[in-house]
Amino acid sequence: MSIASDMIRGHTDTIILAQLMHSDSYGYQINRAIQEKTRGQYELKEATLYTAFRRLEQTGCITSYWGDENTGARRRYYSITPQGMEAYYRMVAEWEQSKQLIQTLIAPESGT
Amino acid sequence: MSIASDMIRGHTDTIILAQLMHSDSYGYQINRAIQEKTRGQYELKEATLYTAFRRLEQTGCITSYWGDENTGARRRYYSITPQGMEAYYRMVAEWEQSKQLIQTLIAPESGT
DNA sequence: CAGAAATACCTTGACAGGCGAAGTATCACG
DNA sequence: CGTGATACTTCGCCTGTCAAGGTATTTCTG
Repeated sequence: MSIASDMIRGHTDTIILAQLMHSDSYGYQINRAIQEKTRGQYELKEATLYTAFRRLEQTGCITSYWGDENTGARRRYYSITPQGMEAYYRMVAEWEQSKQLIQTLIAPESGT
Repeated sequence: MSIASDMIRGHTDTIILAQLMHSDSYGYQINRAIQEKTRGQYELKEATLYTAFRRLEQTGCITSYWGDENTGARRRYYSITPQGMEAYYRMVAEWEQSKQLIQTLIAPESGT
């Protein structure tokens, strides 16, 4: 992976919720979508992904159900809740704010 | 603090290096500069700050020396090294890249 | 002068999130 | 039957943050 994970840390949940805003999905698919969107520059590690699912479910942001595929491996689908949507919007707003903050703080001193 | 630290995590070192690009400085002053720059929206916790100094010194990004104040509390000044400058430029570039990435990933699905 | 507050630094221990590694199970292909 | 892709899960380590506590000096205030 080309991007340090500490850069992404704290955005994992938001990234997952963003995917689920689109439609219900399952772990593997979400991860592939992320890889495609970033053209291979980023992927969630499986352990990270499933840890996040559990965290999000515990906080009521998503719910899950087993897919009824009668072929292939079983899939656990996730669905975003209204509460999850609210959290998503809040997190995006926080991102916008912290983006500005970081920008301010790491930019080279313009004066002098 | 209004901004979640996980959002800033991974940028602490860059923020400190950015301050030192300007001029040598010491812990307390750096932290006050950060608070001023962000108008109180963000501050580094002392433990975090001094942990970062040690990390940066160990990796050769900064060097330190005791100030020769003959009044007031002693100050340990930090100076950025050429290696630190290199690291700084690299980290800023990484930030630009990860900023784009995160933006792509957390933005609401535009299609559909 | 005593006490508080500001300046300035340092350490310890706990916690949370990311992730390497390993495991389970199914299906397709040759 | 072995390999690889799909798909999920758990365990334990590592790293960065930070609450809490400590030290020492100076200045301000009554």
